[in-house]
Amino acid sequence: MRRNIIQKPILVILGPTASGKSSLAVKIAKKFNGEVISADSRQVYKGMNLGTGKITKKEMEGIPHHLLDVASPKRKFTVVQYRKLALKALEKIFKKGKLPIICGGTGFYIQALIDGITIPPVPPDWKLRRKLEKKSVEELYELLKKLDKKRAETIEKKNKRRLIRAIEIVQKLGKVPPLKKDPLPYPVLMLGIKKEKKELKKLIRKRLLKRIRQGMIAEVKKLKKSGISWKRLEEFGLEYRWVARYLQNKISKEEMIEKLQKEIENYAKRQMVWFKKDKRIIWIKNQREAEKLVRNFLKKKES
RNA sequence: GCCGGGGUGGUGUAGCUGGUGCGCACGGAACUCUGAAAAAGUUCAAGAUCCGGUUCGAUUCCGGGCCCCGGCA
Repeated sequence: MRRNIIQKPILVILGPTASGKSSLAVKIAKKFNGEVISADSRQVYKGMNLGTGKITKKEMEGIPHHLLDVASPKRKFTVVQYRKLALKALEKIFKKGKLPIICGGTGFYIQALIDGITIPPVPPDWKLRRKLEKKSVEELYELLKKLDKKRAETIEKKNKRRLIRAIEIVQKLGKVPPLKKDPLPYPVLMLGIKKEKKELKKLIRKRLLKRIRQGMIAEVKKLKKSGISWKRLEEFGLEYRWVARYLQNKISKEEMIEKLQKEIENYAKRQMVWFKKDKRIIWIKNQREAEKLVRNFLKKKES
């Protein structure tokens, strides 16, 4: 049996928002017989298109895309669901003998998928969370210390959300299990799109203005009409948060644009913090570099 | 025009009695990451007193200027 069949190479294309991941992924997919698996925590939702910078049908140029529009914005989608669905998509693509291209900006999702962090099998208990939410961080920390001393040692003492999650797990399992990883048994090539700060800011601005022209505000209005609360829109962050505030007359349109620009820039920065840690990522400047690396990667696997 | 309130960093603000005012938020930098990850959280740096006077010392007292807000005319 030829080794490349067993080996099942995977390509990851990541980078900050507005860096041009989607279009690069399509180009690579066309050249190397690939299909795209999106890794974006907002593009999974139906009806959230312009605000998330989701690729359009036309831009896909016939390349199949997975993990887009797989959830209703009314319900919360989580990493665990992402991982499950993405793994399925991965197998499907392998079965066709094609190259899976994981493309997106949500570092946590990418990590969950390729490194397989094993998340304790305790689904969110919103009732419990609401109850715990009323306590102070100090109280929560003391509570966790009593329940699971070990986890209390390593947790961030002031992070309420994490404390609550830890307690939630303890209540179901008795303790927080140690962190385990279950990485994919396939070779992975990770490419990151590198952009100068200044250039990225420009790209963000250009894209932001374009999306507003294309009807981003109407999109948010439509979501509201379909029953998504202001609170939920606020939760989605960035575009949805600020457009919602604008629609509620809390801020002017100019303010909305300026705030959004800043927030998106900050978001891009946070994404980079996440990516920087991963030393496997090869940072590239353009399509040509990407193609060369992919070609070498695939060749190696066959020899 | 008069009365009252206020003017503090790149921006918005907090500050008791005159004692070396530098807090909070935004913005800047770095970072963390176990079912919300565009989430949540942490750390760091820098940065201001309208002009003059009184005083050993003024954000705080006095005088002057300009500006803003509210009320009256």
